[in-house]
Amino acid sequence: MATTTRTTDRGAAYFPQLAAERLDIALCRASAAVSRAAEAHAAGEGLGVGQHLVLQMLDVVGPCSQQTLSEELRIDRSVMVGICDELERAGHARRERNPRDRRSYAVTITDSGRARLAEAQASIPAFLEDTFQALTLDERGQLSAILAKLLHPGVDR
Amino acid sequence: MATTTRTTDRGAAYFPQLAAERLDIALCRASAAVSRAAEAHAAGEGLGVGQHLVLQMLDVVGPCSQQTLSEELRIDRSVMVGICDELERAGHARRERNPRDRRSYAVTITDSGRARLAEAQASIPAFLEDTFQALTLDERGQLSAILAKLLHPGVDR
DNA sequence: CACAAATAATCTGCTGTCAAACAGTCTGCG
DNA sequence: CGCAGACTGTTTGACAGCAGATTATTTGTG
Repeated sequence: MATTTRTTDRGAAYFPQLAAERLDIALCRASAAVSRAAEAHAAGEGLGVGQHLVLQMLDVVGPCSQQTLSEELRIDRSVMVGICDELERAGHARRERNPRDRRSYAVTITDSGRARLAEAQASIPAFLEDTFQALTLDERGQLSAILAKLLHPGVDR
Repeated sequence: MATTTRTTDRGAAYFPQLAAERLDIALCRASAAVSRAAEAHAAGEGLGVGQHLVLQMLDVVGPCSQQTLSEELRIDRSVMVGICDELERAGHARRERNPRDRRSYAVTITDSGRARLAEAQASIPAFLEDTFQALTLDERGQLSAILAKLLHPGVDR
């Protein structure tokens, strides 16, 4: 073996074959890579991915219960607790009891939260461009449409 | 609101909008759903996803070190330890020391492992069909190609 | 009103994943 | 040879995600 036998040389390269056969595995591995990139980006920004999503939703649709946030953002209730805790501690959101139903909170974004959100939002396009640079614009559109069908089956008709 | 205000009624439905804007989030959420389905399917088959992948790779490319398995299957080394432990305990694989390099094992599939693999393989097409039934064959091809580009950037030229 | 059932948020325990440290082995260089 | 550095497999600790139990509150029913 005089070849410069590096770990992932080429020659073996079993993974591409697997990814072609197992769409589920390819999807999970790609997602893991993207998720890591997103988390790293978020850490650099100082605002977790979940916190960012919550702030954005609060900004767009107004005060929400944690329940609603959980369901619409597909984040587990028990995880949402921690996210709201941190947002509140940072002063980006407030938990006010809903007077109509005191079981639930009305989570509300603050001015500080809006400012922080604007900051974080500004860096998203570059992040997406960087993460999906391997794809053409057309392919990104295809991917978006396909994922939408996977996520909301039956919405298209 | 006399409407039967179910939790995810429609009307709010913020998630689709988010998924359209944030390709990364859409990818992660879809992957989580698929991953859960795969894990559930594997549990029903009695052979974990990781174990299945390892058996398949051993069958296709022959005995491998855990390191090679880890790299090619994109499974962390420390996770691979447990997978090989279970395969060995079930008699589906053996760990033999590589006499040329006693740091590494040569993990080898057994006849029992080959039989188990054949069984598990048989159920995969139906699982994939079920999981991706929301997509046309054409879309599945597009998705596969797009994921390949995301996973192996720069291979296409 | 009294009480059973449902709901929102929270807490707890379990599982799976990853990073970092560790022990044993090989390789290359003096 | 002798030793520094790299590599393989393993263990440990930290952390996210999820299921189930818990508490406080609301709603419906007699």
